[in-house]
Amino acid sequence: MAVTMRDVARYAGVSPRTVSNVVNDFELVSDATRQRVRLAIDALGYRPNLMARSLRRGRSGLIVLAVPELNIPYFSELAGAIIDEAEKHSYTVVIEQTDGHLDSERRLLDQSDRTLLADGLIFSPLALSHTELRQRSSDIPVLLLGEHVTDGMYDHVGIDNIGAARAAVEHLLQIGRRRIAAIGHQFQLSGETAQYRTQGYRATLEAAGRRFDPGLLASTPSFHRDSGARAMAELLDLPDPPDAVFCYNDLLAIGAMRMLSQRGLRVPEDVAVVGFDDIEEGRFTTATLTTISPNKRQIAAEAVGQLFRRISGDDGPARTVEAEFHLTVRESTVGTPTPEP
Amino acid sequence: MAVTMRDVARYAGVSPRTVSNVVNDFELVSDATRQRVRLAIDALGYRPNLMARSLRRGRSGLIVLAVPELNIPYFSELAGAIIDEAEKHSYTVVIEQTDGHLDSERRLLDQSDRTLLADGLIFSPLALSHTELRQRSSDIPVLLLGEHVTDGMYDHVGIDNIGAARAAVEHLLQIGRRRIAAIGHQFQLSGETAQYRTQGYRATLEAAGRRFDPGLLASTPSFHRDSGARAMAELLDLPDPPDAVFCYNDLLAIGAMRMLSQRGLRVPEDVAVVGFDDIEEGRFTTATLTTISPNKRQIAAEAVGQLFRRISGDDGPARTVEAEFHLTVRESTVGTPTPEP
DNA sequence: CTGTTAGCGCTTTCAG
DNA sequence: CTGAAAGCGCTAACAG
Repeated sequence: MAVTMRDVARYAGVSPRTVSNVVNDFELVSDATRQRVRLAIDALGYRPNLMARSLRRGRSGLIVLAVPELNIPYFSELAGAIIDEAEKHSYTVVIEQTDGHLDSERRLLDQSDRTLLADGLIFSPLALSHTELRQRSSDIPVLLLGEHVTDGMYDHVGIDNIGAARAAVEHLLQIGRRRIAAIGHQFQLSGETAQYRTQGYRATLEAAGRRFDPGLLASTPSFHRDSGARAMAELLDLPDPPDAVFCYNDLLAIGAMRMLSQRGLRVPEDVAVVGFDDIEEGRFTTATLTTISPNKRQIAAEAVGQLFRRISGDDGPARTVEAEFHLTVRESTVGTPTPEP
Repeated sequence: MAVTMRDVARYAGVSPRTVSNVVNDFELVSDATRQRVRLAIDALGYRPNLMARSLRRGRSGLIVLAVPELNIPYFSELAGAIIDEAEKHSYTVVIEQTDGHLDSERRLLDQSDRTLLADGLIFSPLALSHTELRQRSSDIPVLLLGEHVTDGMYDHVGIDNIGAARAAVEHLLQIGRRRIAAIGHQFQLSGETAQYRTQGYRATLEAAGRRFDPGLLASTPSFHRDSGARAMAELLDLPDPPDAVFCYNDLLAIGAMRMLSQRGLRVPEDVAVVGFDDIEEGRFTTATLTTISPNKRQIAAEAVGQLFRRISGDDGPARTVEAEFHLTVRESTVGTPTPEP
């Protein structure tokens, strides 16, 4: 079987206690002893048993990151950043995909198998309603990503969605667009993020003295590319189609641009497009994508940092952090400055 | 503190043994007792301590999936599939990003912190050489994804890269292309996958009676979009530029298409493009992307299945599984059949 | 069908 | 600075 601490202790002629001290870098060991123990460890090829350690310490060193889907680039990029960030705290990340299903999301807070091992949960809920979120309580610290729906029950990291939507729409107004549509509104109660973006969209139009036209607000069943394409098609079929569209994420925008090119329309000349998330993909679309760029590294760092603080025992009131964002202007709104020869 | 099995036992008036039986669905418990224990569990809100269970059982229920980067869509799509597949075996996946760094890859086989907890490792090495891979030996079962470089030392799931490259190039020949370039060759010894694709590319050209022109073989430092764009630019600057290009993954192809459109060239009229991986993104590029489509669900299922077999004690000789693939033909080689109005 | 009991490998209190 | 010993919560012989 595996070589244990006891084996090392015997081999080095010390007690397990001392081996533990060496392994965990406790300073109160004489250099001579430390040397001897190190040698024994190498000689025997000892590796600490993390399960035993976890059991004893009462912590697993694992956190769960629950997102809708890993193949939504925003989430895979964020997950990558969170994994890196967690590593800085010596934490390991387990990813759980909810597919936006209510059941999966419920199970997470119920301490299902997956979360049973974990010391904490970073959760980006999609289907779970406001109220339900508030009713349930998890044994481990939970940090919410996305909208601040929680009245001080959970720690939370998000961005100012209203402000971000405003930045997007103002940009479209600035470049002289007259009929600005939006793609990505959700009907479900749970889609708080979308609600806020719609709110920002509408408010900005009205502040600019434009009439809000409900016909230009396209709801989508998902945040995937195909939904964006379908929604764009519908908008183009209107008697008076838009000359600009603000999409609630980059995937929708990419689907919309695909549909525009299929219909033989040019971006941005015929229709300008703004996305949201700033995924890598948007830098290589045929018209590169103007988009709202949330600071993902900051989101990751704050999320892990906050959660870590809780795991370490902080018991203060729930905190909300708003991460930074900015508008990244690319070809899909302003065209190619100097077309290459 | 947390409520333990002992507490439940006391409450229900049975022994811990019986509680354990109930929790683990061992059939040899009378219905009456089972009922009583269930009630006790609910009443006390008992949750099994997975760390204790793991320690006792000698298994953590965790496997590590090590990939270069999660924001390479091929890997995030594959990771999603592997997570789903692992769940079927009640296994949880921890993702480790190597960034293709040699050190990170070495640490994985050395049983670093991250793999110390795990029962097995699914590993997609990038930098680690053939020989080094063979020298190191991990305590836990390891399954390799990618190229079959291992002479029976590791289980392995891959696809027939030579055959796949042939399918891609033959398609380009079939549609009448004369100067077919390739993007994605790697110089490093470790890039076995690229080597095989180059081999298939070259052999297919020669079998068709074409001369292999080394000038049309573009090496890239990475498999990212920007590398594809740069390589395409160089090919276009040749005195006699290609009229088709086979890219070793979809990201390179997308970068290449971006460069083509920047240079005012049309896909596929001026240059036809074939990719590799069939990531979602390729279905929404301005010319949708013709690509080699490996069966990712199959790869995930085989990888998890094989590894699970090993974890369960199978000690037979190493196996290699070749997953299926097919060529998915889209606009980037054959254009739009019937352009929408 | 159920109870008793030992022990997985580690950390940590308490002595010395 | 180091040793002895208890015990984290669970499972699985073994016994009945």
